[in-house]
Amino acid sequence: MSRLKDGGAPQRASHETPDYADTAASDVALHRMPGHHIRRLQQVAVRLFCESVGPEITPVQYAALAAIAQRPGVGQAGLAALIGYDRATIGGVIDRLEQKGWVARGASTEDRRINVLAVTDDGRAALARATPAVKNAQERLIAALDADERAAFERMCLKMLAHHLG
Amino acid sequence: MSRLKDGGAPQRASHETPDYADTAASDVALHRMPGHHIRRLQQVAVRLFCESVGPEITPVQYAALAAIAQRPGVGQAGLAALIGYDRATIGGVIDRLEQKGWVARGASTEDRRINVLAVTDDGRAALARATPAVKNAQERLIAALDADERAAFERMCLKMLAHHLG
DNA sequence: AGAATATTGACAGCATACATACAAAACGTA
DNA sequence: TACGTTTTGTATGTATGCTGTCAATATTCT
Repeated sequence: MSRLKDGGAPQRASHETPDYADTAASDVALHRMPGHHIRRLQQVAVRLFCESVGPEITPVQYAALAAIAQRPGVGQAGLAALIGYDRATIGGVIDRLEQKGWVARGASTEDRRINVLAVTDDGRAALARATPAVKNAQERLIAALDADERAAFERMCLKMLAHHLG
Repeated sequence: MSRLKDGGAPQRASHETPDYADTAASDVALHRMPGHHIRRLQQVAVRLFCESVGPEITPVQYAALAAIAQRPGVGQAGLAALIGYDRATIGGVIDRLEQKGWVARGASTEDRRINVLAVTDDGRAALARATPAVKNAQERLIAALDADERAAFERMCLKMLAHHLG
């Protein structure tokens, strides 16, 4: 599920002529691209989650389980919109949650297209069991930032998300 | 490759008793978790990339191509460490770049385990073709932030990454 | 009502990601 | 030099993520 492995050092510092001479490919500096930073942070976040929580539940499964617990009766498409996942992806996630006995699919009496989702007692137990570790992982993720920076980081994330998803 | 689809509105605001009453599952607020924000930003970044660049090349393939162009002769493991990917994943990425004729695998004379990687002329052309669109996507990603915020955001990202990746 | 349209979930297919295990090759040390 | 350890690329299996398509069902418009 994780286990860290990636992280290692760039293993290379010499190379007096760093290829930066030629122009075309040289200014393709990944290290300056915010998208690159975000991707690596996402990797770190997943790794911390798996370290803290263990192999019992994945980040996506946790998000789905928590969302269903808060909005019992939601359908798969509604759930996908709620936590920002793809409708096609959610199907498989729910499959696995159902196999574990944590989520139950039911038929809606109002709309026969909808799979009404609900968390089982076992699911609630798993959620309660995992939540402290999840919070710990979140805490460790931003451990390097002080209180002001944490607030600023969250504010900027929300600002960007509102700009793009709003 | 993308096409935006996710983003949509949460489509639900009523529900007078928001289930927030019970405690166990209620304080599982995804919207307050930095990991959640980062994941959604990563989704946005990928979507913007695909919109700007088109289906010809994926974000991972672009990163790999750019890294090989800057460090010709690197092996797959070195490339993985360079851009923060898994060794097992890189194999498939290189497979697809090789199929497109953008990257060539060669045998190393020094270490017979290593697949020496190099960008072909077609690969260099593809890289040059994609790069302006990639930069545009990066620009759009942080469009909601002013100059100060952009600098602060990059600084905090690097601070967290340095903390976790050493 | 009837037709055009939209939504929901299932499915197929492609491209990441990562753990694990393996064989070949290189490296370190006794 | 022989041997144990590491490293490299590959293969397998699981889990995301997304596109595109499809059938069934709702909704809306005429």
